[in-house]
Amino acid sequence: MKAGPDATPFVRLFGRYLREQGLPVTHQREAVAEVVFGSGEHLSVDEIERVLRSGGHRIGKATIYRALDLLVDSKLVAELDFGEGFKRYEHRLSAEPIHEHLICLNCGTVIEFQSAEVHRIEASVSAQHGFRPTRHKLEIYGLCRDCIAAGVEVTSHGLTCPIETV
Amino acid sequence: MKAGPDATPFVRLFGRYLREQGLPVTHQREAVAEVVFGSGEHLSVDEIERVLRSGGHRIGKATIYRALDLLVDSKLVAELDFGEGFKRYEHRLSAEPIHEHLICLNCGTVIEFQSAEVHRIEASVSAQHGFRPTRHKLEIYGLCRDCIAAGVEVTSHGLTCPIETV
DNA sequence: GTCCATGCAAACCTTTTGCACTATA
DNA sequence: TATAGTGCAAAAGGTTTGCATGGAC
Repeated sequence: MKAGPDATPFVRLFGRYLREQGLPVTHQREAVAEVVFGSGEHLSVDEIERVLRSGGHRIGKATIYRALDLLVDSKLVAELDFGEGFKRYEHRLSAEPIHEHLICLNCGTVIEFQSAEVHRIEASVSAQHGFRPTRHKLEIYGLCRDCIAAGVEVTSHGLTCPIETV
Repeated sequence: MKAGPDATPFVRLFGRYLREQGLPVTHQREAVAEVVFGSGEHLSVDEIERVLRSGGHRIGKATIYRALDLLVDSKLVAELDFGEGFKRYEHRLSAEPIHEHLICLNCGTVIEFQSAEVHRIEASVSAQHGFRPTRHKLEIYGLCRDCIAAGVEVTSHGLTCPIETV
């Protein structure tokens, strides 16, 4: 696990959110928050559980899921889905609050980037359709630099000749 | 189920793909392909099963999943994930082969759109990171025109005051 | 006749829920 | 002390797999 920013101020912020909602601030909730805020990664529930266990905590998965729901409600944490069959979570308190992802189909590495253009597209397309946008997700799938250098190829087995449309 | 384009030519195309791969062309595979090609919707496995049953077919879910794997391998069908907890499938043989989605958080309606800009972003960002892109996904979440007109609001319960970062 | 597909059920995996017990406030 | 949270295990929901049977070629 990579060293992250000091998580304590963010954990306090989460505590404040809980109090605002009239909910108890428990050790388990603080521990889950600390792991998520203390990591720069996109963490899965399994990874969060592993970090907690290695830190001496013994917190049930159900409690982790319930704490994550609250963190997402508080808007301090974002839920991500890269199509792996499970969700990942990341804190939203970094300098770049909204970002897009390049995802390597071979090694799973995720590279983050920002794009003002995407926001422009969001605004103009939404206007065209009478849509009121709240958030978006842009993911580009392919091969990362390292996998290209290692000679990895994305295997393709599609039809061998061009598609005749009707 | 909305009336779609004549699916037969596409089913034949799929049959050709199967023969190219040395795989049997079975009635079940053709039936699944016909449902997917015959619909303009993004179909879930349950919906596909329902259409098959109402058409007199009795095909097991496992077979549907296996047929869909082949359709995706053939590149004739795309797998979609709108974060609903299950996958959806759509044919890739329409006039607009690549498209993005506006997704209503209230009613689930999906509006499709195209954007040449997204392709430019894909190319330029990939170049910046030494990444070789194969595909992308842009999804904009929010409220559709009808839900706005119906007075629906996206409920937000985040922190009530601005986030103090450290 | 040889493979491979099918159907069914069981297994799997992530996530949710029920309930007795415990901690917060 | 009242209310809500926790842990465990069971349930749920979508998807995958094992295996005996049946169909494609």
